[in-house]
Amino acid sequence: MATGHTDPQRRERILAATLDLIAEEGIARVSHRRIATRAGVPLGSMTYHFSGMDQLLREAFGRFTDHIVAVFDEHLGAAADRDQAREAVADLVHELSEDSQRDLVLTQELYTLAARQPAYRELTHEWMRRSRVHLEKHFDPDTARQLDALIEGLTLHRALAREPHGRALTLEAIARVTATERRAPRGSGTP
Amino acid sequence: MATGHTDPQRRERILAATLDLIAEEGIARVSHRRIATRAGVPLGSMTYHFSGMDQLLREAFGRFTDHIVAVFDEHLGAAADRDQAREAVADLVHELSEDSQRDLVLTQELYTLAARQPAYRELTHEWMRRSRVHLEKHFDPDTARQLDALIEGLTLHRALAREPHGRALTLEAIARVTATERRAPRGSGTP
DNA sequence: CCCGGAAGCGTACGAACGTACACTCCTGTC
DNA sequence: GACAGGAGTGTACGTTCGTACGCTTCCGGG
Repeated sequence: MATGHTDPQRRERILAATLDLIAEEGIARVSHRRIATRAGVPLGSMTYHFSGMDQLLREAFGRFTDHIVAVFDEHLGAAADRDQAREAVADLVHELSEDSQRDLVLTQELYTLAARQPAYRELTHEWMRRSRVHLEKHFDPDTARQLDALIEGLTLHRALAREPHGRALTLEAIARVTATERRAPRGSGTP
Repeated sequence: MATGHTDPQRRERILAATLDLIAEEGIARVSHRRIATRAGVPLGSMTYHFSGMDQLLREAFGRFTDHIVAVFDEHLGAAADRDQAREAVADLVHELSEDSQRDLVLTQELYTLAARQPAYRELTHEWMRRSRVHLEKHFDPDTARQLDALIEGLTLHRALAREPHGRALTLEAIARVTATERRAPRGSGTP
């Protein structure tokens, strides 16, 4: 066809289709052709807009982390005090492990890439950094770090468990990790 | 060649080569041919020993979970009391997140498959079940479950973090989650 | 000694892949 | 109104893939 001039939506549609396809079929089954078909763009557009599969994947996962970080913002940003923060964290765990199969799968795919290729780790670093910023509004840095890891583990185990644990257990784990009162109250960490 | 009769090592070599290849290059890059080359077996052996890629992958990851469960056994089996169990858990987290890039990568690949295909979840279920059995020797079931999730999160975050946290932080998180003294003493478990 | 059948292999085929590149179409300029 | 050049596309090429299947090799029973 050769529609004539620049169409910035093409690029977005390709990236969205890439994430959809990865979520549904896995990285092993993505190909330029399949993405093109799903996005409704000609094959030639793939190499025109992206230098190769790698760049495409990195950019697609960049969009994804933007989205996930937004989910974190949404949940944790509104919390006014520690208790609200704890509730917000529990909500987050349950939303991520329940509602959205999609986000869970994409998260795993990203971690898999990050575990092997440092280039993808920049995305996960930024994600972790952003989520810790939220948590540090309510907890000391060490606690935030532990809580961040706990969120990860609870989400994953809940999503994969045969009988997912209930909210009470999630909240108890969060309460335990954030029960710093008996410990050093001040400073940047755990003395 | 057609060596004549049954050779049970072939199968094992293929499975081992499959895991090696996945660890090094990712599921996206595995193929019958590549595995065959790496295992030093002819291409025909692939379809002879395994009905298809799916069966091959499932069996290979079965071997992997056997291995990982053995690592858990090794660390947690020897612990005699709660404090030793806490130390053992910390050792486990640090070994998994440090020494073996391979185990980390394979774990992620398995979780990725499990997140999408229930068939692979049986492997992760068994893994979680076995690790909880160990933990429940020292902690009540709820705590064991929380601790199991914490192990997961700490391991992953430590492996992917720009600046991995130290052992002290790992131990503190473990201590916090297992600090059950102040809570309900009864149930199936907390001595 | 021989021969039936199980165990295992080599190869060939069609489908799908990534990529390069000649090409068409539009738009802004004069 | 023509034309330069950038934007976007269609297609063709060489590679790699999974799988099917006819073939070879050897073992054990007769």
